[in-house]
Amino acid sequence: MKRYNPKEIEPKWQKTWEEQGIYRASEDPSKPKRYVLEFFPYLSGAAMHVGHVRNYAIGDVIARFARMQGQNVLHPMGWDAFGLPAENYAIKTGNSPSLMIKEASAKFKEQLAQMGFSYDWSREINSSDPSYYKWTQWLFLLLYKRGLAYQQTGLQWWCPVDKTVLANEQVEAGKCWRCGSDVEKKSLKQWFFKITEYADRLLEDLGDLEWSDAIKTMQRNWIGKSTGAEIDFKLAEGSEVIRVFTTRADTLFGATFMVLAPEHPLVKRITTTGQKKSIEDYVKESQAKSDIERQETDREKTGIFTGSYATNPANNAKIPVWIADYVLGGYGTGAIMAVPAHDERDWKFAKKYKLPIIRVVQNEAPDEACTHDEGLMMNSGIYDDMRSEEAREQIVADLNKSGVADEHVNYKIRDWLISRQRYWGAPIPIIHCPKDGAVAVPEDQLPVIIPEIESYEPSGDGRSPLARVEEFVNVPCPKCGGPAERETDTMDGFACSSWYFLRFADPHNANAAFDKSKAEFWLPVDDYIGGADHAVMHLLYARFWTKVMFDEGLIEFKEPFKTLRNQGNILAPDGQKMSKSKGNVISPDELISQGYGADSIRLMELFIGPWNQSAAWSVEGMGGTFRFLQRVWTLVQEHIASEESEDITPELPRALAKATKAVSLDMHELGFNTSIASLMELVNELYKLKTITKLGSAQWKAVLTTLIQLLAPFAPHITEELWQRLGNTGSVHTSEWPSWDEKLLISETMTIVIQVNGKVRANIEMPAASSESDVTKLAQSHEKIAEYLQGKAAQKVIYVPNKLINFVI
RNA sequence: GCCGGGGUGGCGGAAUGGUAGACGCGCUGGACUCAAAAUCCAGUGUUGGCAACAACAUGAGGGUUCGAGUCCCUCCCCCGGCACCA
Repeated sequence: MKRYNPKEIEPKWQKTWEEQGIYRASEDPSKPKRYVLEFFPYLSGAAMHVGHVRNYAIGDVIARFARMQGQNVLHPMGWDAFGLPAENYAIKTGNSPSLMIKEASAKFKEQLAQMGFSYDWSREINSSDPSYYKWTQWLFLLLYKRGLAYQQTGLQWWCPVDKTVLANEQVEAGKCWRCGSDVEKKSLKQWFFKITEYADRLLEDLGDLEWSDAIKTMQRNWIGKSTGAEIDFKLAEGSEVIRVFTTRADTLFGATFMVLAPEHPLVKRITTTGQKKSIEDYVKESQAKSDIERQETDREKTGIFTGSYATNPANNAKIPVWIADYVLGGYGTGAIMAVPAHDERDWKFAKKYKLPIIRVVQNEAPDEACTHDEGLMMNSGIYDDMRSEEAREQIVADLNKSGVADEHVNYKIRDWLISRQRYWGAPIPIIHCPKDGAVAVPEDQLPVIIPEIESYEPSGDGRSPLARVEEFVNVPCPKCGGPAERETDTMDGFACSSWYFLRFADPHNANAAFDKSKAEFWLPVDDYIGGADHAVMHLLYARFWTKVMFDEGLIEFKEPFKTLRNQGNILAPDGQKMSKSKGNVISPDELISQGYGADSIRLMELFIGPWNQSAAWSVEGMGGTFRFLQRVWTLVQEHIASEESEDITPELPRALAKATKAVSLDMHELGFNTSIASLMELVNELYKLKTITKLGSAQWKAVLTTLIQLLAPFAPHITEELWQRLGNTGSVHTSEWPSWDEKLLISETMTIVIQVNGKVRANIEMPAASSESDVTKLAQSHEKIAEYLQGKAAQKVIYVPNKLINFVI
């Protein structure tokens, strides 16, 4: 009898499945569709480790289970291929980045294939392929046409190492999201997408999504909506006006000073000659500070008086105007009315610089700032004794009559900066004409192909390497035919990943980004599986593009991802993140060459704990899942080698029904670890039963066949092999998920737990049909219970039918 | 500080308010073997006891309940995210 050897069977089945195309999806309306998608991998050149494998294993088990349940499953895979890893490789080697992409995608595909994932490879896409980025460019032009793409000069985040600008979301705590180096600010003209115009919809539609609260909250915080008012404060002298945003207009009477951000445009104009020197020094000082420094929360507040005064529109009080770096230039209007009595930061500032503090909302703690308290108004003229919530609206409405206040909604989210001064990205399809300005490249001239170049090094002037390619840059204006210049910026890689899930529905369409009916058939994605690290960037951008496409009528749905599933990370056995530098990376290749095989790795990925919780990889644990598969293998081999028998036992179908039910129910809840545990339990049970019944029976064959089906989504290779060896036709993976006979689970006896005062003291076996009085009688007479009761009747008896009886004494 | 997720044996983890610790790892013992590996079988929360058994036990402390890992309150710790957002 041959032993279980994954090296022999796994490659064989991988080849067969691909040849027979059993995972290919088609628009068959007779079955319910299910679109299962894992975040498509970003080809950074790093090899796949067991942490990545978990992501794909979760998706694959969902896809395989859905298929066996009779659903029409789309489970595709492709490559997020633009970006700096390939470009840096090109700079180093002088080869085209496409070469690196070719190698990296081939390697990744091989690694995925050896894990036995059920992808429809006929739909493979690559975002750096002209047949793909043609449509990324087309979608750029769609946004441009709809007024959602624009150019603007301003201070942008600049990564000095990557030599390119970054979007807001790509700056994490003052550092570049890719390389981790400190970012700088640079004044540049760049392309933006107007995601702010969709802020409200991006916020509202979050409600209907089956996403974790964690991710929803992150998106809400990022969008950062706050409702309030904008109020104008006139300067005491001159005609200048300082506009502020506030969520607490009710505290207007308590505004005893104003603060401008150091970068506020009014600062120079309103500084009085006496204060000029110290203000200039302060502005310079705060510019020199890195953003990380400015973001330290517990920093002492600093600021300088400008010498000017403004008039509080509520009471005409003359209040000083200061500048301070705790006010941010980029949020609201870059200026605030300071209400020290009701804002902690203003309070600290006022204390330090001895500015007046006036309470305007009655509350109980006069010695500190009461920030979120609502209450009755005080020190507020005609608004006194009004509820603060009411006063808030009334004050704005009253000021609005004289045109100095408006209701206003403010957002933290900024427009999406998509220009990149790099080579390896989709060129922005715009031509700049001295006469006609920015002109869209006509659709029939798409794609704007990335030209082959000699040197991939970015030019020192901050422009893309494409700027050096004259044939690329110098083109006639599509409008007037006169000499014009092509845009040389490329698009942020996140543009490509903002629509790839649609391309999978129709990956080879040469005439459109996708066919509407195909997109409508498959989308939205039913199960979108990936790490939480893309919670803000990718998911926000993709939702934005989807809504734009909806508005254009390209699709009829507003949200791309119905259910988002964030898998827990796999850590190294030492509990740390896996990284090359720490030398603690565990790769699936290594485990496979050690003889474990893909099936036991897949099993381990899911058995290690709940799929959405992180866990440290266990090297010893691998032995356990391998052993389990080996036990299954041995069982089937022994059955095949056994003499035919007519033996029958009720234990076999009962154990099977129990497992089938447990696994089926758990699978619907994505309880993969407990499903596997139930299967192990079943196998343990079968090992006991094989000592008391003959293995060669038809009953055994049926039980083993079902066991193999239950195991198939987790361990596709061994189950396919055993399915065949048991003489079944077709593939186990296209077979129908087993059902169970509930009747077999009804037991003739039941175990009643007997408690005294809630403590378990005994348990008894009774016929399942026993009545409450039967149970009470028998339980009372149990020798241990009688001892507790000491002949007296219990004060109270609680009976949970068929389960438990509790005597309270 | 705020938001989200956690805290259960030596370890990963399991438990519709009803026998806490399923399943796996590890460990211990046994079978097989000349021997080892592999495999199979049994045991394994802690303390006391030869044992039956008893007490203790789900981060800490309170509460609700006949009964709490599970529900409520207060607090501590760990992980992830955001962070002077007016």
